[in-house]
Amino acid sequence: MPPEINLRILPRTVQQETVDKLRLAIFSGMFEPGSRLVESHLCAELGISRPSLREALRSLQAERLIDIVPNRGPSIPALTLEEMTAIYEVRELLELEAVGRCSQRISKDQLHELEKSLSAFEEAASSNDSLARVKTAADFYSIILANCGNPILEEVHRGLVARISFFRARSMSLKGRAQSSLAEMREIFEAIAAGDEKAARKASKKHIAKAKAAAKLSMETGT
Amino acid sequence: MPPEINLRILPRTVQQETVDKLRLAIFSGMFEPGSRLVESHLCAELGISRPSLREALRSLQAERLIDIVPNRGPSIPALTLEEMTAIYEVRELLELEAVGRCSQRISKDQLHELEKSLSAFEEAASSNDSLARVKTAADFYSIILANCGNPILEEVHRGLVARISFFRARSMSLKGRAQSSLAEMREIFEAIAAGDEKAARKASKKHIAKAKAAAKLSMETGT
DNA sequence: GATTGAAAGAATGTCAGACAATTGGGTTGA
DNA sequence: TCAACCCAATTGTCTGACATTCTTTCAATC
Repeated sequence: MPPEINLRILPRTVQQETVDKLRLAIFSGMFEPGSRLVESHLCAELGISRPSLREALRSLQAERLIDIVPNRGPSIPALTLEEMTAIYEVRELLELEAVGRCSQRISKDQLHELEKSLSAFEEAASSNDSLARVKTAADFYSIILANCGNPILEEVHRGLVARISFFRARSMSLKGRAQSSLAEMREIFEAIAAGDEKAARKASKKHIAKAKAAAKLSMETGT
Repeated sequence: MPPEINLRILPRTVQQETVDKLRLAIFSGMFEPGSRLVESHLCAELGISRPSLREALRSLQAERLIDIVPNRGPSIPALTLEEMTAIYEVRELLELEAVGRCSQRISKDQLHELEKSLSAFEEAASSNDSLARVKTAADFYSIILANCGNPILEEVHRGLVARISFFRARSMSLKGRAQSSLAEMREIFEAIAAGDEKAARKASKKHIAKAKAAAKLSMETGT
């Protein structure tokens, strides 16, 4: 069965672009957790009308990337430690499954892509470009999730990771954490390449545990 | 640490109510999968303006309860068998975890609530009110998920189940399926009451497998 | 001095109306 | 029969407006 190719060229709407822009801004830590997003300011900044902006904000609210309190408007959620822990727990559940499946079904071609993305992260980890680190690390996981054979698993995982992007970005800005991540990711890659499901899950579990600890630390120290 | 009680009374906005109404309408199968939702009609029906409606639609889109194709507008997703299967797989992953955790940590009080909801479902299963069946079954799971100790797990699970509500409603309308569900749910309850995590997970797995088969059947036959 | 109360300013929730762009379907013509 | 074309319906987006609700400031009171 050949993969279905969507020939329809979906016109991108202002609303979609707005959502993407805001999401990216949130990911890159442009807004402080807890800070409010004033609609009129965002409208001016993005050059769109308030109705359009509000549509975009509703999308982000449903993704849990922003809070909207009636009569107080949108703001960046300030995750509690409990919430963060809960997210990491579910992420682990999903990610172990995804990595395990991926190890059993990934194609040679995609495996090569995965290797390339690991190299890209390796380079970023040595550089000072912390945004590049976050991006390349995300690519690595994207490929794994895209090859787990379950698009829903992929989608839910992406949604969860998005919600903790703030702390991931912070911890990734520490060179030590990036280097440590690199070793863990390589271990995951090796296990996947060897088709060793058990090892892949184990390596992944270790990676998440460390990432969680790093995020927690960065949360507590506020660095 | 006492549980935080939110004293702030959140005013309900039109937008929230609109989302709730539409969500409920979708759950109860009021719209045929694939059918389009014309904005002007919905506005008239709901008695609200188009901007407000569109905000609500964006929320539902982000929840994956409706599709919105640019320039064609919103419509009810027609799930493919592959998507449904993928959803059930992830649901199983989450639900087994939730049931297992619940069996270890639920309080006597909540256990009693769970028993009550099981009784309510038992009554509904014998009646002809298929909507009541869906509702009471959902209550049963709500209690389990609320007692798994991880609100994110609960949230993600709810989102997934919402997306297959259409087929669940259809299969629940068959009295045979309801009775079978009852037996499976009782088994889950007994395992939880006994604090037997392994048995709880096993019973839950069986239940999901059957529910999935029923949903698949109802999808294929279109009944 | 601290607390309460009131008033002004800012921001949100919602609406009405409008217009260009796109889609889908039916009609015409070859 | 099939292709091109046109039109009604629908969506995407904007402007502008107004009532409601929050926030803050400032004064008055205890």
